[in-house]
Amino acid sequence: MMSRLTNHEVAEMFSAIADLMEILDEDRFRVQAYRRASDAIRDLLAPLATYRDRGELETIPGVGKAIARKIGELLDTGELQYYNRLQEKVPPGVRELLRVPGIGPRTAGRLYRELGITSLAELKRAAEEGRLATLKGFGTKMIEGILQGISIAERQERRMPLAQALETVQELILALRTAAPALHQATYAGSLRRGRPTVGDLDILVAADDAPAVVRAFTTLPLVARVESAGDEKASILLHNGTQADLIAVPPALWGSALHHFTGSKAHNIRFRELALARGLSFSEHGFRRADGTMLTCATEEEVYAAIDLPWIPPELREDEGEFEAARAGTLPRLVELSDIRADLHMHTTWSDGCADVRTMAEAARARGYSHIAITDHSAYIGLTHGLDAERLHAQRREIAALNAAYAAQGIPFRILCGVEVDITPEGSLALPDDVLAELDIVVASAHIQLRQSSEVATERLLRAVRNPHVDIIGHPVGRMLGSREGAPVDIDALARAAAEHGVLLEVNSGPTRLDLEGPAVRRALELGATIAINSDAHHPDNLDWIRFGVITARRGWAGAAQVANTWSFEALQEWLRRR
DNA sequence: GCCGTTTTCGGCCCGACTGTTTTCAGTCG
Repeated sequence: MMSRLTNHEVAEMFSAIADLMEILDEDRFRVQAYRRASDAIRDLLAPLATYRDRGELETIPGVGKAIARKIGELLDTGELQYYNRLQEKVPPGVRELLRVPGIGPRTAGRLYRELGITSLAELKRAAEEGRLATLKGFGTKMIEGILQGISIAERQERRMPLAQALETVQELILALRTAAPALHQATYAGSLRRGRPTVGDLDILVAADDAPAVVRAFTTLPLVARVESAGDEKASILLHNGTQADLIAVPPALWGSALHHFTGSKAHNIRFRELALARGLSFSEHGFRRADGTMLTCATEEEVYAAIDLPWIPPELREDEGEFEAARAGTLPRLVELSDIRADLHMHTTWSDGCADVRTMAEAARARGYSHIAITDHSAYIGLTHGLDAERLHAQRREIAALNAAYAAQGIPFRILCGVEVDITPEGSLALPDDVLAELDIVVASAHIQLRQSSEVATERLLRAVRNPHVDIIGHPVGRMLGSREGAPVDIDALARAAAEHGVLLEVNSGPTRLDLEGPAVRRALELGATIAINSDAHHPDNLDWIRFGVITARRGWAGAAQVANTWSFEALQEWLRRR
């Protein structure tokens, strides 16, 4: 039987294998190998079947002969004998125990072997009935910790969107600055600094002369619900909403090495330390230890990279996905920055489902220093509120023309493009006729309904839109909603090639729950010659600030300013649109 | 199990914090 396993499901299975092997106390390097392969597979853009068909499975980093063979077995049969045998030795529920903070593979293995525990519920009962105390090494504190950990695991903590994490962490840092004024520096690190679409916990780094005092101030903030752990330089706490936040306090002289260490990613750090070791330097958050035992400390990240003769690498690129090679070759891109953005090409007004009128949105954009915007209200289409038909589009166009005339009369260099966000039907046609689209300055085409299509159908749907000569931008191409909806399984390579050929821009939608396209897809699209547009999709003037999240996402895709249409002048954009 | 700017064999990143220990293993990031 041919299986329809997704990359994510295969990655999950290898991750489970690693967990089960670890519970069985098998060789930790073999465990690590399965983890690495799992991570690599999870980040792939193309389906594993494509790699297999091209005989390229072993080009995936971390995948060698043995794992390639297992992937093949999974794709062919939907099953993996090796995994089945592991499951016979360890019931799947035992793996659930790993979700409890403080319980790792060794402990989970003992709980199963010595008490026969195979689920969170059984673990809870055993703790309450006092059976855990019969195990050697299980004191009262340990059991108390496990009981608290179970309730955390049961609450099924969710990853937080980037936008919410940034807001929370800034609040925390402000509170800490107030409570512990003697801070030299304070910032966030971890996956948040790398700009991941969602983050699991918050990492805060501070530089201070009296680290223990800062840690004490942190653990006693009113925002703190519970202290998980606290030492002289580190602490881990839970906020009232269940979010975990970790603090690291270091002397100012160690700021650079500590910031690098706690920014990650894990893969980037491991690779970095290997490169350092090759030069006889052992690297940690405290700096470089030379062979003779002396230390080289770094107050900045630039010094950290310079120690192994590399230029500073932007946090968004730190995934060990080629950034070391690019840094060594001197080909790191100058990434797009928020200050490069001159325009927002996708926003809504009260003409459809927005909160503000055209003038208010325009003024909000002007206040952000933009030179031009596109008003792109929804087209009339089933289920969409107040969509515009040809007649209302004409009326809106007159309003926008009047506004542009008024700006011109006042000598204000600001232009409003008249556009639309037209729906792409499930078959790939557009919800407005071509002659209507032809009259507009700019057309965003987006799919909103029936996103659960096969890869072939979903891709062809977008390709048809790309081939329409009036379409300028494909809006939120895969249509994912973080935490609630997977995106459509669009073939990014095919979309990017077509977009490059037809001069259609691919959107990085900045909505905090979209971030679509996301980083790796942006990178692939740019490699294939496509150009992107970073848009807010604002429905409220304040939403224009979302563009910040889109910029971060584009940076994760290695985007330089020139590859982002929003950084172009009005004239340059006009030229691009004319040439289409 | 993977991998090669010393290696196709012999390595595989580093340290803080905790609990229960009388010196350390397990967990975590």
